[in-house]
Amino acid sequence: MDIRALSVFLSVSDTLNFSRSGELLHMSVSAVSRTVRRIEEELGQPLLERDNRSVRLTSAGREFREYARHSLAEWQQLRRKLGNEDELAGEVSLYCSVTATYSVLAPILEAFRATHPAVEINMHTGDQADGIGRILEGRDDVAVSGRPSQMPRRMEFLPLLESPLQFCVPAADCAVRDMVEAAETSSGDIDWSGIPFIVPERGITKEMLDTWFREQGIRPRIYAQVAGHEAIVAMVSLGLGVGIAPQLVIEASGMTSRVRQVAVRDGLPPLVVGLCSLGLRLASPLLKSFWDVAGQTYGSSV
Amino acid sequence: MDIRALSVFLSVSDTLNFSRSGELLHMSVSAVSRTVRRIEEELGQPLLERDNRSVRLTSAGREFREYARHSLAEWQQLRRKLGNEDELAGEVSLYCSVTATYSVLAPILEAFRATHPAVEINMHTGDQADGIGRILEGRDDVAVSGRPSQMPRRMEFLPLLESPLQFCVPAADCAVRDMVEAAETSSGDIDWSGIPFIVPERGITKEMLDTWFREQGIRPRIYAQVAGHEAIVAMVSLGLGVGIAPQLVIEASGMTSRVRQVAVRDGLPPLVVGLCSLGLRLASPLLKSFWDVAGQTYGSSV
DNA sequence: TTAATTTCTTGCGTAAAACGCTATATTGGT
DNA sequence: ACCAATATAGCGTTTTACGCAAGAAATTAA
Repeated sequence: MDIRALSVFLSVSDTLNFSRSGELLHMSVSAVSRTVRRIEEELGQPLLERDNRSVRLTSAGREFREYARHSLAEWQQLRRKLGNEDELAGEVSLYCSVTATYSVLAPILEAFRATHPAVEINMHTGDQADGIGRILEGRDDVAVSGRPSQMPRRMEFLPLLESPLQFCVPAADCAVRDMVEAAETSSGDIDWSGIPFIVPERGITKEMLDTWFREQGIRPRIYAQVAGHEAIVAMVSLGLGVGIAPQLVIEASGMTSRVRQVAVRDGLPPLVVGLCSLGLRLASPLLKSFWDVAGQTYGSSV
Repeated sequence: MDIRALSVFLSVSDTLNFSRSGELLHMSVSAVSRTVRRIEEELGQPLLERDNRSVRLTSAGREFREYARHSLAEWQQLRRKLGNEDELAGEVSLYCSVTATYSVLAPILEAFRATHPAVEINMHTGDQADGIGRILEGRDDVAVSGRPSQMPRRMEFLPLLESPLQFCVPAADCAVRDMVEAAETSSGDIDWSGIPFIVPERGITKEMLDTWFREQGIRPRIYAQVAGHEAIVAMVSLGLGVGIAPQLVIEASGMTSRVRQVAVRDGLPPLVVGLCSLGLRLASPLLKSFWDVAGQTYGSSV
């Protein structure tokens, strides 16, 4: 049973004249006749009573006419619903840290919504270290992440901005701060060896920090391993240790008065923050569009 | 848009695997792929996001899935309303030899399909000797088989036709034919003792032949034991030995000019060919109906 | 790291389905 | 009695859908 057959039948049920319906439908009379005949065979009973001059609907035919009208109407409604080809609709599933929601994504989302009002954004938040994993698992379409040192082959990365990775120490008078001050050498460097560190549990920034420790020959005294830069900043502000976090996280945390960012000679390279997604997912017009808007929003100058 | 395309799409939306849906729908993977592609072209947008290993529904796809479910439900409701409620649907699983497919089953299937268009036939082919085993194991609903000498108690057998079991020898001039001719006695009998035999490996015809050898006091020189009468006929035609096969297999084999059927005094009784099924399975209205149609088709005069 | 496997797409040739043309039969109007 | 209108069915052609096979890509196994 197909839509065209329904249309043919509806026409015949209106005109009660195969020839007339053939004209209206731009089909031969025999084609109209056979189309209706096929419907009858599929249903197993006649829909029309015919002789060589006239046609009448049977009761089954009247029943079928109602069905055909309704079915066509639903088909047309579906077409209208799906049919705004030039207006992308659908969903984009995003993953990022709470901070990145407003510090990285907000301008992108503002621009995107202006041009794609029909798109629905599904936002999931958590440790930005999990973003790449979620993309690879197909749980989200796009994640905000630091650029990994080794990019999985099927992943695309759109760099948006750089954020310095800052060492931060408690601003308040506390044991940890005293230790940091005591560890400062005359040249301004800090001997970090004995100072309790609060480090990222996983992710790009953990790898960057591990690399830095190795390069500097520092064997840190790790006090805690924590998921999420925001939590690191919070713990440092409480005087529990020192840590690192992207500057944009520190600034967004509302704790800039409670942690002091420390400039370190030969410090960590800046974190390149951007969007990641599966290359294949970007074949989707919707995601491609989102990607493009993000690139345009930040200018892709990184 | 038609009902079958909707069904194909619904299956794919369930399995998210074209290969799996192809299996379930008894279609090739490429046909499934193309059917979905045609729907997408008709709607003007993708319903699935695909890569070479996986498939996901787009939001349009989810929308379409709802439409398809609803549309199919309405079609089925219409069917019920118009009185095909008592029309049996479902599947019948058949087992038979290749030859029996067209020589025994074809008229049954033609008649059955005319009256039961909604029933789906699953046909498995192989050595007819395996039919009864498969029925007893529950792997198939109905098998075409020779009538066994001892019927398992839970089995039913519907005799359809008799086919003479023919001795056949190579028609071409070859060593085996020379042996047969040399073995003919003045009264027309053949001393089979020294002639290489190609015998059925198993099944009713093997039992019938074994019984016959015993009754005739013949100790045959068995050259090969072969699964399937078709293969026996093929080997005889190649001059590898003599054999037996139901006449309908010989005639269907396309090798009637290459094997000679030999009339033998006190030869084998004819093979009663029919359907077998578990008695309990015949409680199913569907199988009962199939059984009845088979009986009517062949007139059950055997 | 390489090979094997799985999955989906597409070209190609074939089969099936749908079509238009034409002939036919029937009925009603003139 | 003749003509026109109507629907059906045979026939040949066109269109559509199919399975097979090859290919590409991703994942898994060795």
